[in-house]
Amino acid sequence: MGPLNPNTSIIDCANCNLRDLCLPLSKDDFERIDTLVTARRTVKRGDLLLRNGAIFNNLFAIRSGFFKIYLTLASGQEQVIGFQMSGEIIGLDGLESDQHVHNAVALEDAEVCVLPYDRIGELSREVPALQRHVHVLMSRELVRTQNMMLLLGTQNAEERLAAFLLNLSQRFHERGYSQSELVLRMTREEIGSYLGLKIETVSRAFTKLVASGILDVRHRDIHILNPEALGALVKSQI
Amino acid sequence: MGPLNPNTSIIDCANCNLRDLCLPLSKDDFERIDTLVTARRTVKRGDLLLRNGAIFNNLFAIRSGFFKIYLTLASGQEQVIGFQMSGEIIGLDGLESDQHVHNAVALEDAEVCVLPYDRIGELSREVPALQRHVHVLMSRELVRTQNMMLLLGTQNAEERLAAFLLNLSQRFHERGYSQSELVLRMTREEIGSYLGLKIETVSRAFTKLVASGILDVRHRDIHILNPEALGALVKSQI
DNA sequence: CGCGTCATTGATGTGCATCAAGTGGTGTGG
DNA sequence: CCACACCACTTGATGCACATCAATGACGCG
Repeated sequence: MGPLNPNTSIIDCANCNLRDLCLPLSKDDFERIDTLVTARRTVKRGDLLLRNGAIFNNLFAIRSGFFKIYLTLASGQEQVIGFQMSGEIIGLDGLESDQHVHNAVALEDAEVCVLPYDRIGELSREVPALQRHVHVLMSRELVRTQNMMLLLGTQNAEERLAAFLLNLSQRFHERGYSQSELVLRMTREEIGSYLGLKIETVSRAFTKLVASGILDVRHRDIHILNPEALGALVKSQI
Repeated sequence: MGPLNPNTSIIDCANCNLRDLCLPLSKDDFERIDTLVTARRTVKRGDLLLRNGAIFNNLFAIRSGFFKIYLTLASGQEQVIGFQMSGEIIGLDGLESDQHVHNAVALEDAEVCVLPYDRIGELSREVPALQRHVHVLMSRELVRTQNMMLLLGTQNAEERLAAFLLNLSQRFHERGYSQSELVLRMTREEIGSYLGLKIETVSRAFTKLVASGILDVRHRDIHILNPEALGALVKSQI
């Protein structure tokens, strides 16, 4: 996730260590889109990057930090939609209605790159690979959400938690962190909201996974002792 | 949904009665994208338009008919992802991996417009409104899937069925059909797969809605007697 | 220390799955 | 034209997973 680099004025995608995750383009293409990122923004833990109803202008590429994406329901309670980490894009929800539907709160201090949507449109016309990549990003998000839909429709509590942990650990691993150790940034309640479970059920699912020797859990520090067993729980969906 | 017009060689988006639903662009823009749709294809009831694993080349705009979109799971059973009707787009799932993940089967005889993806890319560069619209389509699909995720995570059987019926009736209504009468194209089992419920539960949910005077059900003919009550069941989500 | 937040654990209740039987409509063949 | 089979669906009985209610524990902080 790299060290924080607050308020730097040097914005250089081509030399960003997240380049391959965030914008996998050729060196050539990078020279032509060097005006894509207009700014960096730091977001303190607990601060909102997106707010429901806000006008859609920008996409945000997460440079560091960890975000919870959620809806505020009419009842006032929040519904967690997902969690995003470095190299991932926030803000695609605003495209349809020109307003953001989601809220995005930083669960740890974060830094994001600001990508004005107009700019993406213009540059996409010059750089087909960028156009294509924007589509891929959206398609990826779509597939992710549909997998989630599947999970909620067909898997039980233990399987849902297993899938959640496996997904997190894989994403952390892609970013150079241990595949077997992870530190949860969110509460059990937020996990529950995301997985369609109550907090007690999440807790019991953790307990079960510990009892079967698959996990070691100390508060939010998770140690995956038996990745194969964890994977086996996630029934081959597709 | 308009009459079938099999194998016509005249492809004229600008004068299509689904224009506003499918491609809401200006007359001016239409002249510049008149090569977007390269062909029409008829799909007989029961035939597959998309097959899991097929190379992604085209998007399809549904001109008439009704499709079931589903995955074939490793276990061999099918998981319904959604249902698409005229004016809607099929095929966005293939963008990420260049292969289609979904299967799409026609639940009634259908006709689709073939939109080569390369062509969309090229024309998007000339017509910003088209580029924008492709993004909107994907964003819409994303929002739809996320609402589904919410439904599966938080609503009970009756509420899920209510939401499903209300959504179908609204979409039919947008296409000029009665808001209160609809004919289901899919089996109870397919509804159940989509809603994360077993067939018996779907059946019981129908029975409940009939008992409370909200619906009149005769096999697949649904009459919505009390739309307000049906809407009230769909707890204000957002 | 006392309080708040987060998490775990236990006891009980409920909604949906599962198992099982039966209905009604449709198609087929004698 | 009826007997039979098949399919989609409905209905009932029972079991189980998760929700709910309630109590307690662990940690951090003013």
